[in-house]
Amino acid sequence: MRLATWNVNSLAARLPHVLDWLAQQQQHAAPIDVLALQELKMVQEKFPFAALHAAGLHAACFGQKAYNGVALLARQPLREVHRPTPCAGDESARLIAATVDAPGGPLRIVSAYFVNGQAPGSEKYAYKMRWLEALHEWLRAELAQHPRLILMGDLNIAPEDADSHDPARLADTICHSPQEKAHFARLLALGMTDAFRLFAQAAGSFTWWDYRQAAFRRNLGLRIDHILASAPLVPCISACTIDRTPRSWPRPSDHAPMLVELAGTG
DNA sequence: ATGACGGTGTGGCACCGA
Repeated sequence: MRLATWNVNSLAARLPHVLDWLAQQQQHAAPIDVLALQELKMVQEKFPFAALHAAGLHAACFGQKAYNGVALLARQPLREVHRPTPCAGDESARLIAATVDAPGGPLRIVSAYFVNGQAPGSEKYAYKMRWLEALHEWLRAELAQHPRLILMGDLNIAPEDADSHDPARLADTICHSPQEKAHFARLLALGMTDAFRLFAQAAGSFTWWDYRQAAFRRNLGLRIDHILASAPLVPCISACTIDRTPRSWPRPSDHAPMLVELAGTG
């Protein structure tokens, strides 16, 4: 079973890339069973259900005008779809959860778009801290109900030095600050595992590159998209990779998709 | 220090991302 996550930076702009990438995976590797999308930047009324259905995909969307927006695409039906907004007074579309059937039993999947936070000390950063706190409590409860859980998406945190192209210079900037890293660690302390770090990975493995300054060509990136798996699933994880190829296509998203493979009972 | 690129909105630019 193969799962993937991708911040598409507008699904209206990127639907051809999503369909092309899924077709390419199916042809040259194996089908993607579940794809989590972030930054749809569209309301549900504009979500391309028909095009996705024609590609053989079920879909569930939590849309919003202009910003945010998350979705789950799946070969099999999505059950128990929830659109949580755990941060009080904040209705932004950043989380969608659903259950899919898998060989070892039902799998709870969460597509997540964490708050960016702009810069430490800013009002948006304070909002990021509040939102992360609320997410932590929501995930604790979700795990209690769904022990076999994968949370994947754009978490906007580079948890370790190896996840940044310049960790020393950027140490106190957004995605790098100690408080953000502490929040990431608290998610792992709930019993989640960073699937990417289960395996040896090349230095300079990133999921996001700024559009400016030829950052992709120079590999000036960050690993801020993540796939976190609950403990019962960890023995099933057979691979976790980043596919940089769509980042090199014309008019790309600034993020690349990340994939995980579950083997055997997974 | 700033802005650079690319997306959205009801625009003539501003705001946002990370």
